[in-house]
Amino acid sequence: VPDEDTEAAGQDPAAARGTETLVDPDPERAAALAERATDGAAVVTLVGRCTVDYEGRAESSLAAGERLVVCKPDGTVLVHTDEGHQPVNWQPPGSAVTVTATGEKLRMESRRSTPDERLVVCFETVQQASALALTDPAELALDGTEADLRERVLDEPSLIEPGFQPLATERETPAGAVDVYGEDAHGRTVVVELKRGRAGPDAVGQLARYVDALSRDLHAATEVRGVLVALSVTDRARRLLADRGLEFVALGPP
Amino acid sequence: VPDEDTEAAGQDPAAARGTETLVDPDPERAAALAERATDGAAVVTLVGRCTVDYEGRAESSLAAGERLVVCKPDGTVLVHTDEGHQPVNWQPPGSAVTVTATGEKLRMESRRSTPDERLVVCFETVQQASALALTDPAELALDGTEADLRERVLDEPSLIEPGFQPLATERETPAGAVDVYGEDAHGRTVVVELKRGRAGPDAVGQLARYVDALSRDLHAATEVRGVLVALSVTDRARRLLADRGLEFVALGPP
DNA sequence: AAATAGATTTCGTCC
DNA sequence: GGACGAAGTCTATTT
Repeated sequence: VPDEDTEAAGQDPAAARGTETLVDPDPERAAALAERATDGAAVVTLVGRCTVDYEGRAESSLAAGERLVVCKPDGTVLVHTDEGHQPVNWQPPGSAVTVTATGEKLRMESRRSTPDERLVVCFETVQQASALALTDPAELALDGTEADLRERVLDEPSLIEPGFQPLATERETPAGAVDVYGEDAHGRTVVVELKRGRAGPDAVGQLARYVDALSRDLHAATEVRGVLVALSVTDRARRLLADRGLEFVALGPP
Repeated sequence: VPDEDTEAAGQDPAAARGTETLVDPDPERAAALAERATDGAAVVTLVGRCTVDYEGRAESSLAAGERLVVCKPDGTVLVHTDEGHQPVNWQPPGSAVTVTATGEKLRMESRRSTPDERLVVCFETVQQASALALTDPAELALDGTEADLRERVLDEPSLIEPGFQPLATERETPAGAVDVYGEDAHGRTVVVELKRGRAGPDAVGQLARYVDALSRDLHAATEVRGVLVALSVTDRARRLLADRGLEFVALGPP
């Protein structure tokens, strides 16, 4: 039987970068390569037929099938099938991974605490194993978030209404922190809840909670206005706003 | 210069399964291999130094760095760095991917509509490209969900309180669907909101919305009770429940 | 370590 | 296709 492994070695530029790929490796070699993820040196990908079991906040089991497993140096584990954005099973960063070769199989176990959770991936076969040394100095620049919408409102408060004056952001109330807290032209307290996209009933509930909490805090004497600021609202949310005497202003991130 | 590509071919068992891996491929060969994902035949992984730009619900850009890109036959695209559970950029299932080799670079573009979104990944170098034919007949079996908690309550309504009688699940109200709707021993309407874990202020807001909506619907004559059923509650949530005259029952999934 | 709310949330389900 | 709420949500921020 010829050696089916295809391993980067010697003067191979891939190996020089720290990248290494094995095709149809036996469990021992795959386990040795997977160590590079636990060492914190590389992202390891394993492709093969495996079962997956999870126990922790919930419980799950997944019968044998071919999947792509990604192990990152930070402890992240992702099990991806050929469908869907979400991994079918996973473990978040900070988890501790151990990989062991037991006979013809490769067993990967990941544990974490608070909450106690365990993920076990058991490979019947490994079609491919790679260790990828990834260097990535860049950080994502993201625009169009709720924070950007808040900046827009603070820069130009009249977008809410003429005479609106922001007094604080993230102002604490017994019900949580208010996005923007301020006063209208008549000196009435205004609570602003921001949503970057289309707002639904949950956003109205949040705004109502803050308005109720502030009304109690500031005594029943002063009226507290509540304004939902979002790109748009659903019909039901609009109705709930009306029922509660709350207001809506259509406005999106810059 | 020797051919650095390591390609499964001929009687290689990996190739027989439809799996193919290229090391340091030129853009043309990488693009040809990536076609297999757009054909709907394979999960394609690309490893290399790339920039990523996104435009749609928001906007983002990511300077050059080494990353792992996964393209699935269903149109999913994931861009993973060496850190974190979440991809740094992505496109959900249903997106249309095109891969083109332009000079020394490899360009991948993914588009979708409703909402209109575009993701562009531009590779300066490709360290590795794989096409993985994954066969996965299995479905995930998951326990400990909110649905399991609902079953538990319906099987044994006295867990809520002696005399509680469930009348409907997902009962519609103007504020949304109530998890469990029923009556107590005195014939009073009871709204039950279920949470599989620890409940926070949002859960109280949801319950309050449903209680308010039902109180209006059933006229002010009848009192409507609201019960939050969860493994536990946060302090603030407990206070908000008390303020609203709502109740809490500690109960988790079976 | 816990709590709170955002997210390009994604995902299922129902209308 | 939109709306609504769950999720083993994850992630950042603050206490």
